[in-house]
Amino acid sequence: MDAIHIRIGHNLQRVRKQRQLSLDKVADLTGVSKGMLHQIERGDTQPTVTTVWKIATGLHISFSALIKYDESTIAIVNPKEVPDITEDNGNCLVYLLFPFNPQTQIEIFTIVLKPKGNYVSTPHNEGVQEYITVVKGEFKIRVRDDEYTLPTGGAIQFEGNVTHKYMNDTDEDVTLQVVMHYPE
Amino acid sequence: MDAIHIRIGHNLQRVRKQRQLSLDKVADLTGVSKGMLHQIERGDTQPTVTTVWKIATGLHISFSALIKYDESTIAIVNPKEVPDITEDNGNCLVYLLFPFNPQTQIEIFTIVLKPKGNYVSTPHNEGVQEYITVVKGEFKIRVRDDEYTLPTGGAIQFEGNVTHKYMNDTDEDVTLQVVMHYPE
DNA sequence: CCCTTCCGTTTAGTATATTATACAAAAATA
DNA sequence: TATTTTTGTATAATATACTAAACGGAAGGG
Repeated sequence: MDAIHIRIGHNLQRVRKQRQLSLDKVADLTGVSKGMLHQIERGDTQPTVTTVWKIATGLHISFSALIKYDESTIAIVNPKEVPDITEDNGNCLVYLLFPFNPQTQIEIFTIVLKPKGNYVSTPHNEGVQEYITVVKGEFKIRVRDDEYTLPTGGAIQFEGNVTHKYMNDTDEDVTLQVVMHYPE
Repeated sequence: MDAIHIRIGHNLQRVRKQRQLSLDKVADLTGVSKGMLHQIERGDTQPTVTTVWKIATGLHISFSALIKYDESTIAIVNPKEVPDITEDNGNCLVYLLFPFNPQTQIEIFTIVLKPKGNYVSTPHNEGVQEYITVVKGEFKIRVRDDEYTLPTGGAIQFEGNVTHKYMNDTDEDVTLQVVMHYPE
């Protein structure tokens, strides 16, 4: 996914071309200088929110229409390049596949629990949904005061605003696929 | 309605207070400096889209959540202060009550047609909906090739992407209430 | 009490967003 | 063809977003 100012540039140019408007005309409609519009379209600058707002207003389009990106574009993640965060002294590895995206409100990562590895999560905010799929191994989880044991292929979903603990009581690695969905 | 950077400031501070986070903590989460966050909350600055994006990402909230404004706030329009645009040599007066708002995608204005006044509108873009209510007088309108005559209290709705003409064939003023809704 | 830590605020320096002006090529007009 | 407009681009000057650092006050902790 492109950076936000790149998307804005593309969206702006697309709308402008669609309506067959010149930079001068758009400058006139929006009150943003022609030069600035040019730089925004080229992605040479990171416009101010007020500038983007003026463009949205002048062109009669929503803010979202300017910051949205084409869903059909494909994001490929190379396993080698995924940043990993270590917890519990190396007994819990977290690979952030897709960092939180304000567009979709979703965040996806893989967790590897080494034998006897633990991970305690502090409660998230109200309305956060957590979806866990066990990719490999036998997974034990405690949500609030209840414990569940899930085999490979098992899955669990719960509201994340309560303390929960991931556990691996076995002698083999446990791999999890975690999807977080944030409200609003 | 407040300017966008003011709303962002309020929304940011509200979320931060709700979650009981310090500026330092938010700076840590978002990668935006503490000083900048402070200025944004106070409305002293107009942040860059990338900065706002970083905040949305770090706090796991949507962009819209940051730019939205409390609907319960009231906007009062003083008739004396409404800007008016004159068309057709003063025979058509347009009063923009609520300029286009990217949030609601709506625009509202009042039109006064003097006796024998005309107003020809060039087609808008695809999907634009136009809602007209006749507040006073007898109103004639041509949409594409059809003509309609509406009495006081009458109303009409049509897709604005076609040429249409407002007419006042009477000897009295005609007052219209026009709501434009833009798609997306 | 002093010392530390954490909080919001301020400030000074720098990076850069934005504008106004100028430019060259293309399109239109005559 | 010569002339004028219109197009996107480039540049220089200015306004301002952003950071890092320091500040003073409040809240513990010994």
